Amino acid sequence: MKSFNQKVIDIVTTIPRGKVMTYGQVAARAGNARASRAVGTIMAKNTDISVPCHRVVRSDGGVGMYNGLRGTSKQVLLKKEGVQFTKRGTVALQ
DNA sequence: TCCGTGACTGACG
DNA sequence: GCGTCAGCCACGG
Repeated sequence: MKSFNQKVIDIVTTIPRGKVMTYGQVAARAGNARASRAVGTIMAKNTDISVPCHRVVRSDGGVGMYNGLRGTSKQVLLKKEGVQFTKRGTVALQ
């Protein structure tokens, strides 16, 4: 049985290019819809570069934080992958 | 086992 | 629309 941590990593790694998921969605898919906070904690501690954590955004579409950096680089990266953004600068959730 | 921490979320005022 | 509060959960010491 994979630990919650491992599930989260696996799920995030599975997110296709040009697509994004919210922390809540990842948490739900990992087994606990309310563990969104735990997901954030795991991502923050995780250092595996093969995990496209920049594809994980907040439920309100905000990019949240990315390895200590606030938004910007994460947002640009997502745009390059084809993710749709609103004029307000938030991610257009599917 | 208990406690502190945090890349979150939804509800209120 | 924005700031604050409290609940939520996994992890490490």
